[in-house]
This record gives sequence, C-alpha cells and structure tokens, in this order.
Amino acid sequence: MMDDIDRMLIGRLQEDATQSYAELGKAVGLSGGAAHERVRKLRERGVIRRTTIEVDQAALGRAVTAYVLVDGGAWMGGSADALAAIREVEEAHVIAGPASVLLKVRTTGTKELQDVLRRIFEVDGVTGTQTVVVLETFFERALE
Amino acid sequence: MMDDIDRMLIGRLQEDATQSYAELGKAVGLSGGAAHERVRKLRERGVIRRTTIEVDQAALGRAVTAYVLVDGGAWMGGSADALAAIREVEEAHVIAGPASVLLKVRTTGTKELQDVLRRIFEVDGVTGTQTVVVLETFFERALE
DNA sequence: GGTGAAACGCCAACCAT
DNA sequence: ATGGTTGGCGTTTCACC
Repeated sequence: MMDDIDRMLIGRLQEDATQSYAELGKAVGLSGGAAHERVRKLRERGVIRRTTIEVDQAALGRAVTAYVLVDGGAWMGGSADALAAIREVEEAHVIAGPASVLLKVRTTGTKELQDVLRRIFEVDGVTGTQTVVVLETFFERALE
Repeated sequence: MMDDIDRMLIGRLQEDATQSYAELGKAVGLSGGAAHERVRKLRERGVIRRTTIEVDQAALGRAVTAYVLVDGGAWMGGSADALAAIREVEEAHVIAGPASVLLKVRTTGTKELQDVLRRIFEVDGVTGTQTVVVLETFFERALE
C-alpha cells in the first residue's frame, strides 16, 4: 500500500510537479499511463494533498521569520481558529515542554512582528509569549 | 515590479497549481496568455521557486515532528552542509536567543528521533541540544 | 503589456495483451 | 502493468493592438 516506486514518484514530483507523466514514468521505470494511475491514487488517498508553488517569501516582502512560544493553558476548542485568523502565522503546534504552543510567524519587518505579537496576546487563554527571531535560514526543504 | 495581480496569481497557484492558465487568467481578469506570461516572469525572477506537491507526512510514515535547539558557536562554513546531510532535518535556522540554531525534524517515531539527535550531536561545533516534541499540529499552511 | 486565434503537444480514456 | 490509439484540452507562439 505504498512501495518504493510510489516514494520515488513523490520525490520526483516534489522536485518538479510540472513534468509530464511520460517523463515521470521513464524516471521510475514505468509507462506514462502507469505512472499517471499511481499518482492519481496517491492524490485520492490524500498522500499527495495538493499541487502548489514554492514562493520566495523575501521576494514577497516577508523578510522577518520568527518563532513564538506561547504560554497559557486553555488550548481546547477555538484557540486554533483564533490563531489561524492571524494571517502572518504560518504554523501552529501544540508542544511538550516549557510553553504550550509554538508558532512560526513571517512578517515584513520588526514593526509588523510587534503588531502580530500584540494580536497573539489578545487570543483567549494566552498569558505570555517568548519570541525567537531568525537571523539566517540555512534551508527550508521538502523531506523525502 | 510586483502588483496586486501578481499577488493574486501567486495566491491562486498556491491553492492549486494544476489549473489552466485560461482559468487562472479569468480569475484575475486577464487572458490566458497574459496570465501565462506573468507567471513565467515570476518564475524567471525567482519569486516562484518551483512547482511542487504537498505531501501528508504522516501518510509517509513520519508521525513525529520535533524542534531541536542546538547549542554551540562555530556556525561558519560547513555546518549547514553537515546538517543538510541529515535527511530528517526539514529546516535549519540561525536564531537570536538562548541557542544558536533551531532545527525542525520529522521522524517515523521516537526511536528514530533519538538516532537523529545522536547524529546532530556529532556535527562539529555542537555542544548540546534541547528537544521540543510536537504533540499536535493545528496547521501548517502557505502564507498569502 | 494585453488580446485573440492557430498549431502543436500532451493528457486522459479506452482496449487488447 | 503495457502499448497503441483517439479525442479533447492546454500550452505556446504569433500578428496585432
């Protein structure tokens, strides 16, 4: 229900999802039709969520990346929605450890970061935040 | 050198990069050809890095996500390469704050996480690590 | 920089093997 | 899963604006 060929197909598509199925099939030792059918099933099963583009956030004006540790206990129910409503928050995870939630935030600058922190603080249950600013990103890549 | 239409095109393509340029053009009030030309230039300029697929990591067997704070000072030169060589490391950032580097790591389980931590420890300049395990991910999304 | 149309190539759907 | 075939659609290019 998920062999090496499927993994190869996923790897190839992560690198370049614009290539033809004929090309894709040749790369993994399959015909175009067979490759297409496998990819169709991977999409159907939700292993492949969607086809998308990778954007240079800096080119879009988002120069500052920061991680925000959020303290506070009431993380049932609507808190996730309240965080999702803050558009600069790219990821939100519940974590084991010192804080309750870890957020990844991208903004155009420190000014906007300050504003985002203010809005995070207004979310129900939040009692405090600790912010870690990224100075340089070595890499952000797709696994496998 | 980057207007609202470009931003709309990027937003649409992030949601679904399989749609036709005709469709894309209609959505932003342009002809298919014009939409295609704009997207071509966005790729050329590197704003759009590549077209890729979004994969359900859990379906691939990667059930555990963790953030690793790495201590140690010698972060010039080859350290980034040494970290990139660890395939389970998805992101690596130099940060301002308590530790030097923040890593995002995905593994099949805690056993493999332990092994990854051991390999991180073997990288030159690393003097210690602190690991934060993700219990639940609210969301990981594309901005804009 | 955008439009509209024409030519080409690829994808998607079949079927027999 | 393959290979051949066919129909339809999207991409790409062109002259024109």
